[in-house]
This record gives sequence, C-alpha cells and structure tokens, in this order.
Amino acid sequence: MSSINYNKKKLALVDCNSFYVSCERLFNPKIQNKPVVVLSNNDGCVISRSNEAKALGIRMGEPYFKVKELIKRNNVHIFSSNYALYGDLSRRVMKVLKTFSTNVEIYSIDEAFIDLSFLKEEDVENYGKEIRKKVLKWTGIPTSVGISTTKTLSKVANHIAKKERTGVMYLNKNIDERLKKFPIQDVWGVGRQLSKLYVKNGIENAYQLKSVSNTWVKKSTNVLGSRTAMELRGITCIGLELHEEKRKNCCVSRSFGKRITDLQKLEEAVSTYCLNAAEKIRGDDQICRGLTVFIRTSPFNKNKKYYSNSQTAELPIATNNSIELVKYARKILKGMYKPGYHYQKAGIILSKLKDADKNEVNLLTPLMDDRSKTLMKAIDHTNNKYGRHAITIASAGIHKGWKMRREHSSKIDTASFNYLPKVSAS
DNA sequence: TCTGGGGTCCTAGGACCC
DNA sequence: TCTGGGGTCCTAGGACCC
Repeated sequence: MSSINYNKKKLALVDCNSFYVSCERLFNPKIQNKPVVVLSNNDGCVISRSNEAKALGIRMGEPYFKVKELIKRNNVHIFSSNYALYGDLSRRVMKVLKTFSTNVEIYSIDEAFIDLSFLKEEDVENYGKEIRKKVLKWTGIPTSVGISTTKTLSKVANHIAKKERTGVMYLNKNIDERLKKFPIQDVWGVGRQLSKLYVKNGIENAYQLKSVSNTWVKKSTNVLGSRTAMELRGITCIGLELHEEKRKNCCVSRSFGKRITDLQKLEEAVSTYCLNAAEKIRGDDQICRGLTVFIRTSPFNKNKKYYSNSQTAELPIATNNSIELVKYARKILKGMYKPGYHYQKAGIILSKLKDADKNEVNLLTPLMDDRSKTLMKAIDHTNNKYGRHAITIASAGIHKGWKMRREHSSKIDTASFNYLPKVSAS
C-alpha cells in the first residue's frame, strides 16, 4: 500500500494571538504596538500578554503584585478581564472559521481545529493564509495557523508559526528536524510532571519522545502519554469532536476581594455562586444530582493557619431549582465552617448532570414541580432582560463586600451601542 | 497586602458482590 | 469454621488543558 501524502489528514489549528489583549485593542487603538496585559479575576494574575509585554519578561500566570513595579516602569497598559466581551468576539471568530470547512471543532475560547483534508497538497499553505486574512478582516483579531496530520503536530506547527511570526506553518516536511528543536515541555499534553519525568530519562525534545519505544512510554506514564507520543509519529489518536457535548460538571468559584471570617458572608458568597451555577445548567436544560461546596483560606499565606474543606451531597431528586440547591449548599457550608480562619475562596460544583427531560419520575417528586419550573423560567427571563441578579434571593446578600476586585476594567459591552468604536468612511 | 477559574480524563483504592 | 479471587462500581485526587 502506498501512503502518499494525498491520503493523509490535513488538520489546521487556528489560534488567536494574545486573544484577550487583542480584544481590548479592538476598542482602544491607542494600545496597538504597546505593551498590554490582561489580568485574571480579582486582578490576581497575568493571563494574556501582548508581544511587547512578553518581551519585557512578564510571564504567563505571574501574580500581578510581583510584576507591578515592572509594569509601572514600562507603562504597560493593564486590563481586568472582561469575559462577556471575549466570549462575544470568540463567537464571531468561530463563525468565520466555519466558512472554511464543515468540520470545525471549537476547542477553547480562542482556538479551533479545522479539517482541511479536502485540500490539495499545493493549496494548503495559501488556504491557511486566507483563513488568517478573513478572520482579521471580519473580526479584527489576529491569528496563527498551524497545519499538520494530527492534532498534536498541528499544535507544534502553530507554536512555530507564533514563534517565528510567519502566521502560517504547514508542517509536512523536515518534521524530524523541527521536532528536534521543539522542547519537550512545549508539547501539548506534556505538563510539569511529565516533562520532569521525561527529562530525567533523557528525553528533552519532541523528536526524542517520538523515537522512544511505545512500551516504555506506556509503562512510565499512562494512555494519555502514549497517545501524545503516537501523535508525534503522525498516527491519529485524538479525533476531531464535531458536536458539542453537554458539560458533565458545572463549577462556579471565586476568590474574595477581601478575606472573610464570618459565616454569614460566606453564606452570601456560596449562595450567589449556587444561583449562577443553577442558572447555567438551566440554560443547558440540565439537572444535577450532586452538589459540592468547598471553602479554603489562602494557601500562600504562611503566617496564618491553613484550612480547606469540601463536602458533597447526593440529592434525593435531581434538580436545577435554585432555591432547592441553595438550601443544600447552605446546609453543607454550615457543617464545614470553622470560626477563626481568614477565608480566601469558596466555590460550588454541580455534578452528575443530565438532561432535564431524562429525569426519572419518582413517587417523592413533589407536586410543586411544575410551579417551581415556572418560577425558575420567570427568574431566568427577567435576569436575562434586566441583568443578572435583577431577581435574587435573600441569602445571596445585598452588599456583597466580598466581591472580587476589577480595578482596570475597560467596561466594554459589545451589546451596547455606546461602546462601539466609531468608524469614519472616506 | 496582593497568587484565576472552569473544565476533562485517568488511576488507585475501597466497598461490595458472588 | 474456613476467609480466595475475580469482577464491578464509585470516588477522591492528580495531571493536564486553556
């Protein structure tokens, strides 16, 4: 059997460059070509950097307070994250990508895999350039495109395209030479632990992982490790996922703007997160059977006693009813709370999710079922229209002194005309 | 002083059954 | 009284991703 390239898969990974920064730049042309960073919730860490900011040595995930001085000295522009804006722009980018192939997997907020196997070998690179051009023109977001035969190799190609600033990289020849220069810790699926293990065994680049025996990889790691190695060899182990699966868990958690000591404030926070989570799963027509609450003090503060706890309740009847869920959450919280600690974070996880229509009817199913469904619908509708938590419940609190910090928000809302950039036609 | 949040998958080990 | 071994299911915790 001949295995000429024509039969092989051509898989593109399109990745938005410094996505959150690029989103902020769209509405603020003055920060083009300037160092810019976007901070995580609570203005905690740096989670997106422009190339200029990277050049200053600001690392991904770095705590803000550690680079505050550096940022000030170099006039780096700072933004608190605005996920409503990024989500909206993401949807626009993905819409454009879907015009290039029927088989598109949206992998994350700023990345998508696209099956381009229908292309002729000689057209691949130009097609990649077309993708970049159209996304930039229609959305204003710059991207990089990596193309190869497996997801893992496309990730490598994308990395190279970004690093060399070529925009498009089709990795179809001299693959081994490229892989020899590709650090093991940059390979998709190789995190801190695995790369430590590999380096200890003399594997320092992608080529060496590709060359080592499969039995060794399987024995030393797990199926995921061996999948990665196979994919580097050009053997597809991770397929495209074309239809979105519903989520299996739903977590809402936040660090507090200020430390909390008393139970009542914790209750407010946990109730609020619970309302958010319940609203999310209702939006997907799901109900849950498991509910976990967790609380903890700061793991970084060495001067204070550390406390962390989490507890899960199995619900007798699966539900997505906010009032019901908040009731359980508060009960769990009360059982875990210990006075005398400075709590830094709390969260809630709804688990064992399933479709609402698959709910088994139970003799205990209360007759109020229909009434509560109507109530939840009314709440969701109102909050949709007038903003989240136009309607809420008392235990979620009013003042919310624990709310997270967002001191550098651009406050851009793409649904609001006031913030749309002005364009003058000439 | 100040260190994100939301996911998925895998594995080891315990509980339970026959 | 003897107290094996194979199977399943579940969960907590770890590793990884963006």
